[in-house]
Amino acid sequence: MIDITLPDGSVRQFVDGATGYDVAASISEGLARNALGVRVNGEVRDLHRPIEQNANIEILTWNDQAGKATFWHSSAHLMAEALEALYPGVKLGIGPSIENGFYYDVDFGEGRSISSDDFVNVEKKMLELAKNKSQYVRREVPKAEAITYFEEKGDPYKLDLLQGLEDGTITFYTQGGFTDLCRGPHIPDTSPIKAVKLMNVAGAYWRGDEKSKQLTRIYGITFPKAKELSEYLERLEEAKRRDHRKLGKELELFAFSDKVGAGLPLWLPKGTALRERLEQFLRRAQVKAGYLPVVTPHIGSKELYVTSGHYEKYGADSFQPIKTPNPGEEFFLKPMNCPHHCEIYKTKPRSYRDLPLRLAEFGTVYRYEQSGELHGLTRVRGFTQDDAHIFCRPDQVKEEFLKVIDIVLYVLKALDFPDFTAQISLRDPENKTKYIGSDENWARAEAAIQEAAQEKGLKTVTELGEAAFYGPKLDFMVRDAIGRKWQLGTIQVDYNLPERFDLEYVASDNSRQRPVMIHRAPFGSLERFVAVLIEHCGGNFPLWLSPEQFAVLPISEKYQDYAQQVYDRLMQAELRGSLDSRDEKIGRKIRDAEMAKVPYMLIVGEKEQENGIVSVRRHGEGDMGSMPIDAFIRNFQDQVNEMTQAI
RNA sequence: GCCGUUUUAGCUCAGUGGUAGAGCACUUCCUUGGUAAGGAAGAGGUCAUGGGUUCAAAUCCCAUAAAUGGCUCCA
Repeated sequence: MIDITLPDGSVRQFVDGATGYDVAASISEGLARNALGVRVNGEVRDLHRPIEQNANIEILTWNDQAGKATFWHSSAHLMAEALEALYPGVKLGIGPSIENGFYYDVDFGEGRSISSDDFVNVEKKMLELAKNKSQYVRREVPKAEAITYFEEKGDPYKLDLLQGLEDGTITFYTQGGFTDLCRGPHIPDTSPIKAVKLMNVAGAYWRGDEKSKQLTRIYGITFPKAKELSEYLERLEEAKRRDHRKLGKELELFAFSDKVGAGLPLWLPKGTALRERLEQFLRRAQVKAGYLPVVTPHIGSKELYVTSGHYEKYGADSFQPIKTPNPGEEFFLKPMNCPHHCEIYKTKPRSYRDLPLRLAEFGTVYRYEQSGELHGLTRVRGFTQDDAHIFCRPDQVKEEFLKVIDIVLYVLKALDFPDFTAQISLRDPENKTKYIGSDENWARAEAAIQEAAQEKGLKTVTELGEAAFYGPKLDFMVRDAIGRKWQLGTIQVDYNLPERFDLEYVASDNSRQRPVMIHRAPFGSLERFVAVLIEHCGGNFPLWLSPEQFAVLPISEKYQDYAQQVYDRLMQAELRGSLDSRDEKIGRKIRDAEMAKVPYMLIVGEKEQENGIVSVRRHGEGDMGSMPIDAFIRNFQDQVNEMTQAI
């Protein structure tokens, strides 16, 4: 008999050789029916593989990430079987599960290919095969036999993979008429695969090596229920609708021009209104938190970057130096603001009493991203960081972290990102030599970050070995309205630059000490943040940020003068908006304003003019009734104040 | 950077080896209206750029540029 420990801690006894299925069946019939695999002492295995000894067991279903991965990996095999049936002689590479679905790398042979038009046939074949309820059968195979099998089959990629495998560890999985070299695990049989969708094809090199042959990678996803597939596709559609590149164009926020250059965004008037509002918002919060705004140039001399160490790092793969008529003189576009700020620190002797010194700048930097890396506003070649550098004493690190966390939390609250986690990146304790800075300072800073995060009650994950060579960091990851994760704000400790720039302060005992530098950017960059914000709110920005907060819509030309008065009054009150004086019917003006996602539409006609009121319509909600202009303004300002109130 | 796909009017997109198309937007006129599209007329394009094939290229071929999906998630 063996003892099986379940996740709730209870222990049950089973006969030797019992399987995960037996365990599931002993719990409930439903669980046995839905089980896809089993985790045995942390290792995911086939449900029907015998368990040899006492173990901790967790039954995996569709609700577990590991269960999904097993399901999708098995689906990749099913797709391979379908491809072999439809394209005889196709050569198979690898076919793993991925975050959403699976892929298989295949070689169709000379002159043959697949396009998305062929997907329907493959999907049909997969569903047909799945209905056979073929079992996924695991078999341990001696290496020699495995080699013979694939030599006969003529599959060079599998043979290549076998090269790297130890005899005795090789397993085959067979379902229906298809056998694959595979470590597993797999679901019991093909029948749960009820819905199939092939997503796209892409080229991929064998083993990711550019010099190897290019294979065709086919991506797909499967589900146990047709409804789940349609929900998944609906989510993809929703993401497409919210795509910041599409909304940015439709709402006239930003644009790109080939003449200006790839990855260099042009901020249009409405996008600029949004961006300046964000800047202003953070600027105010920072002034309250004791930051000192500074401004530095967009370029710096070669010497600056030799000192900072960026010169070595940003070589031939980056923007090239700017030359001057003066031989030998070279300038670089700044890839970050830190070196300039270090030079500001050095403009005069600093006392321990001056610290912390917090220098803030919305600094525009330029980095030459590879052309394939560019993506809308999230990955660009010129962008503006909401940067600041805090120069402080080692004993002040924790307090400064607490204060920065406050700012980040303020930003996340005002912009309605309730769901976020903080990632603490520490040194690799096994390999302390690759980091710069004293052991004592590292220990102190790491403790400071952890304590600060804990005191603020942040939901944290700690990653060892993820710290930069120059210091530990804290990154904020947010989850947006449709469940996607983004990395935004970052706080990093830096021991490197103070060293390189030989920064000092005079301590109370008149000794010279090295300050610690903290880099921090609550938004990350304005470009990236705006992109995430657009997708988060689907273009319906919080009222205080909206580039166009209201539109005055006169019913006809007769009320043009009154409409103008209303508009002027709102502009005086520092609301942003427009007056639609086109010769169109009111229905049309409302439709256009709704499409432009304008939060408030103010309709004015005969009765509004007579009574000095406005009829208010809220975007997406409809008619809110009428009220005096000043009442509307008060109401509006109350809403804005509530949203941007300090926490 | 590498591989695939794409590039036609301001936008979204049809189209074909033989005179360039639609809807929306824009301009003008009619219409003066009450909570998501009133009507008519008009203007607008070297079909991304540069080469080549052809009697003829926006269409076929090559190169370049940009956009886009991949190139990491190990049988």
